[in-house]
Amino acid sequence: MDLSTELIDWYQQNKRDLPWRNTTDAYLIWLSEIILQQTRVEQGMPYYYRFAEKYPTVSHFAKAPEDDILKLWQGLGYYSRGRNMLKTAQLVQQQYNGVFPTTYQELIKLKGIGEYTAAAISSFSANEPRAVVDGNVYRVLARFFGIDEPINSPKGKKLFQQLADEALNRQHPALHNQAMMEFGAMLCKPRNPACGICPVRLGCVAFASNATTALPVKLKTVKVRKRFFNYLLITDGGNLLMNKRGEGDIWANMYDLPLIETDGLMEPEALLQLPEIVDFFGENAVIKQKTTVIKHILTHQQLFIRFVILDVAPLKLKKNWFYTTVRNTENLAMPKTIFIFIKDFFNF
DNA sequence: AACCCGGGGGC
DNA sequence: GCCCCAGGGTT
Repeated sequence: MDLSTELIDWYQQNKRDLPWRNTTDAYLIWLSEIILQQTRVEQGMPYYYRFAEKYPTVSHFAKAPEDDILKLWQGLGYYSRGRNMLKTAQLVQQQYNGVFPTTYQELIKLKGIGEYTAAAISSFSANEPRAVVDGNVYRVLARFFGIDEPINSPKGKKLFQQLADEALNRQHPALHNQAMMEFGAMLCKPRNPACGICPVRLGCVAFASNATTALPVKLKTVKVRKRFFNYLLITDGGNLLMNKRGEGDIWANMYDLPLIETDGLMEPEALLQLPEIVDFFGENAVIKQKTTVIKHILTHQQLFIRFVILDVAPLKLKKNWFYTTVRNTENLAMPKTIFIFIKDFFNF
């Protein structure tokens, strides 16, 4: 038996009884599909009941004030879904005389309906042979066929849509799509998949190679964190206030200057007003000099560094702060940017 | 192609 | 803290 047949068998024995599975009303299916976008079934369920009761047809929905829709949507997140639904309901009411479309070609034109949702509605309401590709389907296909192409690359998306199309049971599109997703949600889960009771484990490439945890592959956009470092330089000419960095951050256990990290770019004058600064330096700290902001690029972080030369001695020392002679800074392991600044400042 | 949108749950 | 959830729209 092929994958689809096996999964449909599994589905018919193990499926959850979900309200939107007991109808072919395209409007109600649309309602459920929009609610369930990026939303767990358990979270979306009460919203589905409330919407279906208050707006039993698309005509009822189309007449609703946007405030009412958003109020009912409250707590579900991604609120543009609610706004798009109203636009779509109004369009369906006017252009389609209140009859919700069931063909992929018509559905895909509507606000808030993309490839997945168009495939879902058309297959569930009219058995149009369109393969859905959602998070579950990506996972099931990637594991079963052992595909390590990233699911969120353009190439990967195309590949998985092709695989899904090939795997589609064209005699039973609705059943097939439901089965694929339910299987992914209940058994072939992201973590701790129940391979022990999986009906298709013998045909599963990932199971055979013990690679289920590694699939699917997802490109994680190496998101670069922006950080704002305000370094304080405090010296009497011979001695310099330094800081020894701790664990768990860049430059661990190395040395730098007393650091005030802020959430955004902050002018030194404003910096001195921060309660934490006042606590250490009093209210009479004078800015003797300040540098421009230096951009320091690391792999995962962009540091915006500014040095502020203060004409004040701290009232007390923070943990890890200590004085050393300017000469001795040459013996301390420091980030290059810091060391260069100190070297230039003291002209050695 | 990158970014934004959100609350909730699992680990 | 990070990942993921029945994704889609905008730039």
